This record gives sequence, C-alpha cells and structure tokens, in this order.
Amino acid sequence: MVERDGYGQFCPVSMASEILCSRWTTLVVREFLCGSTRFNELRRGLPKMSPALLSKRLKELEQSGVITVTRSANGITDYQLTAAGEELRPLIIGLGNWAQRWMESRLSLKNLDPSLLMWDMRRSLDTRRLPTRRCTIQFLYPELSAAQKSWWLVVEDGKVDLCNFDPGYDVDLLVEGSLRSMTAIWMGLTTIRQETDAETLKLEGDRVLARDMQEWLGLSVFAKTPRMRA
DNA sequence: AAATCACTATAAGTCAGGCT
DNA sequence: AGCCTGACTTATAGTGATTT
Repeated sequence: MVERDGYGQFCPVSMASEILCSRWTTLVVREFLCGSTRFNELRRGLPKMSPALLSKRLKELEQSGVITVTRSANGITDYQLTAAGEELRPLIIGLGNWAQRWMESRLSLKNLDPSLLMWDMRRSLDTRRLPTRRCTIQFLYPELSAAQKSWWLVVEDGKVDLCNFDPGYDVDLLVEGSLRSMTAIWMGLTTIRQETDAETLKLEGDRVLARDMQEWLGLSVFAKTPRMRA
C-alpha cells in the first residue's frame, strides 16, 4: 500500500494488486459485499484477523477509495462500499468460483469452523420460504465442545438472529449431524437428502420445515459452481 | 463500539562467504 | 559465473490489555 514497496509496474493488474493483495484485504472486501457495515460485524466474519490489522486495512481501503467511513456523534462508525468498491463484486465472486471449480473440496473441508458456518447461514437463509410466525431452528454438532456444540437460528419478521446459547423458545426443527456434513451441504458438495439417507444428518420436529430445508437453507453463493475436481 | 498501544513472533528480503 | 547457505535486518502480523 505504501509507495516504496509497490510492484513498480504501470500495468492496471499491478495497480489493483497494490490495493487488494495484502493479507486479509480480499476477505475484508468480501465481508462488505455480504452486507457488513460495522467494525464488529466485520470481525465476526473474520474471526482470525486481529482487530489492529482490521483497523489498518479499513484505513487503507478508505484511502484508496474502496469504502467510505462515517462517524456519528454517538461513537458509532459506519463503513460503506463506494461505487468503486461495489464494482469489486464480480472479481471477488470470480475468485470464489475459481477456487470452487479448481481446488479440491477436501481442502475446504479441512477448515471447519462452526461459528463461521452459522454466521454465513444466518446471512443466506431464505426467510421468504419460512413460515411467517416466529421460527426457531436448532443446530447440534455432537462432536464439538460444549461452547461450540449448539446453535440457534431464530427467524422473526424476516430477520434472522444467531445465538449459541438457548434463547428459550420452543425449537421447531432440530438439525443434528457432523459439522463436516453441514459444511459440505452449505457448500453444495452434497445435499440434505443425501446426508439424511446416509444418516450423517438427522432432522427432528416440524415435518414441513424438515421437508423444505434444502429450499430455505440458502447455500453459499459458490454452491452452484460446477467443479473440475472432487 | 471501535480502536490503540506495547510487546512478541514470524516471514521476507539482503548480503557476504564458500563451493563447484 | 552461478548457486547455495546462513546470519542479519526489516516489515508485517498477532496477542492481550487498555483507552476514548
């Protein structure tokens, strides 16, 4: 980002790389494209990035005109993509499509993280395909530690809340299985039907919710990209 | 809520010396 | 000359506490 250690080339690919190719930067942009606008929202989607570095990257992205920053009087800082930032969408999706197409899926499935998966699912859930009443779906990963085992998605008025403590509502549907299976489903590597048939996933509760889960559980944006490698 | 700071760890770059 | 090695330097990233 600093003049002195740039690539020293006038080629536009080099110029774009100066802005986007430092560690974490493309993932920060991805979080913006997924709708995050606040520091702690960004952190949630980038759990292994240190806040100091996130702060630094945000300054750099502001400097290069990818985002704008507005600080309100109550101390809340709001980050928004600029038009230039929004135009990075096809590039970031292109990167993801490339990896989905060419990289072996077992490499992705080495990087399992329940909180990240649940956070992503929260975002992609299709609330229009769920009942209009309040709806609570519990996900249970029996192999994980107590702190990571249980997750609840509470859908109400088209909004989705994620908790990893019992919100106290009646559970409409319990989804139980390995984190690996659930991640593979979300990435489009397998289907709910395949996993329930193989008994690596179990659905208990509301029959209609269970039947339609493949429809309301929005998948990763890359789930439909055809793969060249298994 | 959103940093900022002081500190530590690691990676990357530079360069001299030795070997064939 | 060309290549490798290892010591040293510098830049970058991570941690955890603290601040506004």
